[in-house]
Amino acid sequence: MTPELAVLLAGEVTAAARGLLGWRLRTERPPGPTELVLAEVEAYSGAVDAAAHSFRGRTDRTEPMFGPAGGVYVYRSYGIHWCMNIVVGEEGRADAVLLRGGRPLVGADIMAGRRGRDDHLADGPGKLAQAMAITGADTGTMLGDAVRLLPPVEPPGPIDVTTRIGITKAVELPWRFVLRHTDADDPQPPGASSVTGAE
DNA sequence: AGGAAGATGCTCT
DNA sequence: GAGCATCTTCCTA
Repeated sequence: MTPELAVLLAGEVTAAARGLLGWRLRTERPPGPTELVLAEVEAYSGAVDAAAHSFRGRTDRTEPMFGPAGGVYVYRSYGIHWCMNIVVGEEGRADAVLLRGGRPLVGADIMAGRRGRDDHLADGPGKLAQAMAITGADTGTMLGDAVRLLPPVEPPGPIDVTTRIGITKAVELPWRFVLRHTDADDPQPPGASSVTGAE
């Protein structure tokens, strides 16, 4: 993990989530390398956020969330899909960033093969994990050779901030961060506030 | 174009 | 036994 990434992941979880937009997630697994630009993320915090899996305390499933920054937490969603998080902040705080969507950059054909279709390759957390060959076998591991984060190729454009998707608790927190104009299939909800990602 | 519902398995009550 | 941090297909306009 580069020093730059370590600093980003050591910070407060919403800042880390926002800062991860534009970074590239890369996996190298059969049949070949795949890489995408993170375009949609959400922050979850074990301490104050009733929507976080870690909110109710340490369990076998959520154990990786309580580990050090740079850890990988993967859970099964609705019995069918895998969803990937990156653990953020100091050990024991149980904060994490859910990777909800990305733009294919390398190996789009491979992603299409894994997805069984050639569109909507990674515009959702379950789709992202499937396209990148992330599974439950990855939970509890650390970012490293198998699953890597690489710095942005170019500075991210405007970032939209909205409430999170698909949850029933703490629905009011504006903890979803989206690169604007990411995907025509991911329209901007009305009333979303916007900030620049240039910082 | 958009809403409804089914698939499917694990976690926690 | 309920409730999910989802995706897809099928249906109606």
